[in-house]
Amino acid sequence: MKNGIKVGLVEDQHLFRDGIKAILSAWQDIEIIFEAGEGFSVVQTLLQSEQVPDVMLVDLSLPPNGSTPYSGEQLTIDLTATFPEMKVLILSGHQDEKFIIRLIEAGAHGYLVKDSDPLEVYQAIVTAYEKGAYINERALMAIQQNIGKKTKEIFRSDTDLTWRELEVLELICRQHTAEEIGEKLFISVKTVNGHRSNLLLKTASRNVAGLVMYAVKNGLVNI
Amino acid sequence: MKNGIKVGLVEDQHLFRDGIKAILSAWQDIEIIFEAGEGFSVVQTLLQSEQVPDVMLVDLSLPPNGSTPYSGEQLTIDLTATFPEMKVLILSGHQDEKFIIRLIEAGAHGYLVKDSDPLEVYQAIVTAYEKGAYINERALMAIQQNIGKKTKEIFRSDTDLTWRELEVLELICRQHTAEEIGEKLFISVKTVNGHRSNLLLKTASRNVAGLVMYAVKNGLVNI
DNA sequence: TTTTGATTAGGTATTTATACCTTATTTTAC
DNA sequence: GTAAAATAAGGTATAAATACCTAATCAAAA
Repeated sequence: MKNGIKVGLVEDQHLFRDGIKAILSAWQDIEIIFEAGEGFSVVQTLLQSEQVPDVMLVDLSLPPNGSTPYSGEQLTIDLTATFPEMKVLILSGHQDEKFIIRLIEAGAHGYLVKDSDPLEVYQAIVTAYEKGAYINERALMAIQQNIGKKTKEIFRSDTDLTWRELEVLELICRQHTAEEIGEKLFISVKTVNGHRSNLLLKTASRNVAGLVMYAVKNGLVNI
Repeated sequence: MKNGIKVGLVEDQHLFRDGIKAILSAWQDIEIIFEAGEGFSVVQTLLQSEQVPDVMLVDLSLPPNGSTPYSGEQLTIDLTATFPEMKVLILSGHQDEKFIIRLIEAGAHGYLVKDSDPLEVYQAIVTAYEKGAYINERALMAIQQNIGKKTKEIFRSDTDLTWRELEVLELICRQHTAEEIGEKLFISVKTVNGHRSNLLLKTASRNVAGLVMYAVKNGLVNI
């Protein structure tokens, strides 16, 4: 247990969390010293803790916890800003390659889909710790395809939608009302409706059905 | 290992699968004899196998595999029809209570969210095996709330949509309003709204966005 | 033959979406 | 440094969707 790689784990699904712990316990050079079920309090907790993980596994789709949405992306930004030595590995349920770029821009050092082989998780941890990053073949290809463009331009180039509009569109597809979207994004219902109006204009849609179809056609939402 | 409860596991996320296996291996009276990453071939495989699980853990959100969507709900229906002695426990990522009713109608013997305590999974397996069902507090509440309301209709409702409902769904996806749909199909707006209500019920959707997503997921509309 | 399910149609009420405006602040681009 | 775009927020409407009822007709299945 001594001098092993100190690993942290932020994952809302309790079972999954324990599962990963069980899997990783097979390797003596890995030691899980931190875990959390939501992202909001992680940085604060670590700042008051005497030891900080070398490698942090972060679930990309951390759900809004009560009234405070705190995504894996935001946690990645905050973690890498606060602990520059820490390596952040993203665990993603959906393998939408577009997210990889966003997460890497946010500071992530690696990207794993949850459907990965357990061995790959171990390898990712060790590689990220020793070499500073773990990029597998799939992630590499996604990066290569989008190289040269900057993150936000990726979205704008093939969709013409802004960042905020994409966020709203995603939530519309997930069946949320304008009011709920406003609560999730901390903006007024009026603003949400403004974004939706722009979405309808830009996508040449008549209503939500058109928006959802557009999102699906352009791969902007995970089916 | 002998005379333990034979457990099967159908879960597309490899890590999660191995995690559950690792967790359940702590109990000697449980033996995992079957696992699969998708649902489509499960029944066929089991029919050709010499031993069949007593309890099967099924991921509710099995993704469409290639061109053949095969949900956890459908797998539950097929499993309980083919192996009447088998107990099916649903693992659900989202705790949408509406699904509980549908899954129970499909033949499930228990419903667990993935955010459950590991101990609860073990207890659910044993209880389902010994007593035939495992209903926890949350599931019970969901059932109680819906009983007497639309429950009967939900129970009666097939996952399958009728021909007319499919026509309406198609036109909804094409951005038509209820009034337009009525004109196209030569029926009253009221009738269209009736069909849409049934569609919302059958697909467990909140609004058109959910209907469109359902249609896309199940290949009911050309993207 | 009885029953069930599909389709049709209506009422009433509420909620949500959509259209069309204006304005201010901040970010980004040139 | 200025211009343009993105973001936020508001008002005032109407249109559409959704919820929750009932009920008639017809065809198919039991």
